[in-house]
Amino acid sequence: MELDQLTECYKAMADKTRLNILALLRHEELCVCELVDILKMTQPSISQHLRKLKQAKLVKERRNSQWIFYSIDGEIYPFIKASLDSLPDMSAKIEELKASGGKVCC
Amino acid sequence: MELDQLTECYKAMADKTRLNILALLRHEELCVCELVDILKMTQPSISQHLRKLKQAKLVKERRNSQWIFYSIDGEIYPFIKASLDSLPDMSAKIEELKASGGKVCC
DNA sequence: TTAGTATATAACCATATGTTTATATAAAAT
DNA sequence: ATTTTATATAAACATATGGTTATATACTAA
Repeated sequence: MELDQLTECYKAMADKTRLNILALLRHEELCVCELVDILKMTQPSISQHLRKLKQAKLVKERRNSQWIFYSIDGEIYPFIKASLDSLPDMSAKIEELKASGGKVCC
Repeated sequence: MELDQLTECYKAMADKTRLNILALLRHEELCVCELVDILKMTQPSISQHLRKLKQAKLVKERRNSQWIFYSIDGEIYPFIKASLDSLPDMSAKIEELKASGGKVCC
């Protein structure tokens, strides 16, 4: 692959918050406010991290009324599956979100 | 894997020069001055990039008299093979080095 | 032991990055 | 229409990062 594209990809992954986001999205698509809830960070911060991931083509978005759901993309990277598989399991965090009623239903 | 270790790994890969170094080392081990030669960058700059890669456990070093040879490590990362396989082929650069007599022989 | 070669480290500086606060946009609900 | 909710963007600031120059260390050769 092109070094510039690869550099952008690894730059996008070179942040703990963004790896957390990818680890979460690996389980299911989530909207911004759900990620804010789980990661306990401000909404603008999460939005800007998502923008970087989107620019690197690691995630894609889908609008559903007032929510925008983000999910894993990364199909342009041959190594993406192996990389994502090494991320820690975050299902507990998602269960917590659901248990606390924080899950957006749609 | 641990998120902190993964973050360090992706930070180490999040730079074009370091990806270049990894792409070169994928072919064969090289010493600092050979990398300086090929990448046309200053020696301290190359050394500092190598330090980052070493700290992230992506490369290892081997001393042979006055030279220090660097080679790919990365065995702690399950995804490393797939990642390295996506790097561009740099064999031409290494051929150039050999043709110009810049290769250290030992 | 001294000079030369290879590499590492340190100090400095300019640019990039991540977070915060404030504001803008877009859709929904009233 | 106006308010509320969800998200994005912008400006400001502190910290991180990468490059350069200067210097230190380690090994070799004379």
